[in-house]
Amino acid sequence: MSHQLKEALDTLKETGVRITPQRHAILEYLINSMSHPTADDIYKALEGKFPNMSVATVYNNLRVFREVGLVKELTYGDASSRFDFITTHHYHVICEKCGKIVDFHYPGLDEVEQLASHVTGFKVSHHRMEIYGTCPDCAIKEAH
Amino acid sequence: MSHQLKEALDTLKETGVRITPQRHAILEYLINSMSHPTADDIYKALEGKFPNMSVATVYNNLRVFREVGLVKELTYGDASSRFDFITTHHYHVICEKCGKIVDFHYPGLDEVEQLASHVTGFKVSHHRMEIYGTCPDCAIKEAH
DNA sequence: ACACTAATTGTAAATATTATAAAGTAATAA
DNA sequence: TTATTACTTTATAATATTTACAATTAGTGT
Repeated sequence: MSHQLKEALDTLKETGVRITPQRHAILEYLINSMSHPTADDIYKALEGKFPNMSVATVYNNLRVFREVGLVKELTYGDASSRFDFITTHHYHVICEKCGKIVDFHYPGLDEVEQLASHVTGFKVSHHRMEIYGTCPDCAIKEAH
Repeated sequence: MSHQLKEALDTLKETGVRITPQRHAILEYLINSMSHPTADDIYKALEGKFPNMSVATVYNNLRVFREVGLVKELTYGDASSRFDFITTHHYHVICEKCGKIVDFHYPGLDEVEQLASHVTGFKVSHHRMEIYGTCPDCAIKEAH
């Protein structure tokens, strides 16, 4: 079992969230996949292990994980939400052609948050930033 | 007629997009509303003027406007997409309690885009950033 | 005014997500 | 270990958003 998974399970215990086989599997998949799956991706990936699992279970548990702070929900206009296991502070670079998402480590934009708080009077909790463009693969395809 | 509306109509003409009464009204509403309405908001607001207008028309035209670059689509997890008439470069500060969206002017994060491009090899086209927190009104309500 | 082409309408369908109730199961303590 | 209890899962239905489609209507250039 990975260190990250162990930590995640500890977090669940501390917050009084029951550890069910489904939750265990969803977390494990999120951590190992290294991608940013949709709820349906997760559902399909675990169909083999849990033939009786309901889609609702995936959604329920992703919400639980989000509330506990283990998982971040990424929403885009066109498709369904994607879910990302939170590790270190990073942003995402998204290919507009094929939808690929690449992690991009960058120091948090604290200064922007502070200015926003000052100008608008909001009590700022966090921010979200994504960068959009064309990935190298798609750029090559386009050139042909 | 506002300057912005006139310019927007010119843009449509230049790109060969027909100017229909519905499109005129949707643009006008977007410009005047100073808010960030959902497709349904727009539909409801124009029901009086266009009793026969279809929801599909609103969606179709918002997509057209987005393709032409007049309108930006903002997507969040919980609710439906919101649409914003593009004026100057600004970001949004969003209240997590009541959903209020406030504009926040800030110089573009060009440096981040450049670094992302360098690190990931992407050809970057644009980025998106939002700041989340609690608005002053909701902060007062909470204190009571 | 005419003809051509695109837009609107109304409806249906697709998709994503949430709600609900019944059945099952993990955690806790005796 | 077992009984208890509250939380979870499941299965299904419901809701909501958005798109697709075919027939009708309406802009626009000549």
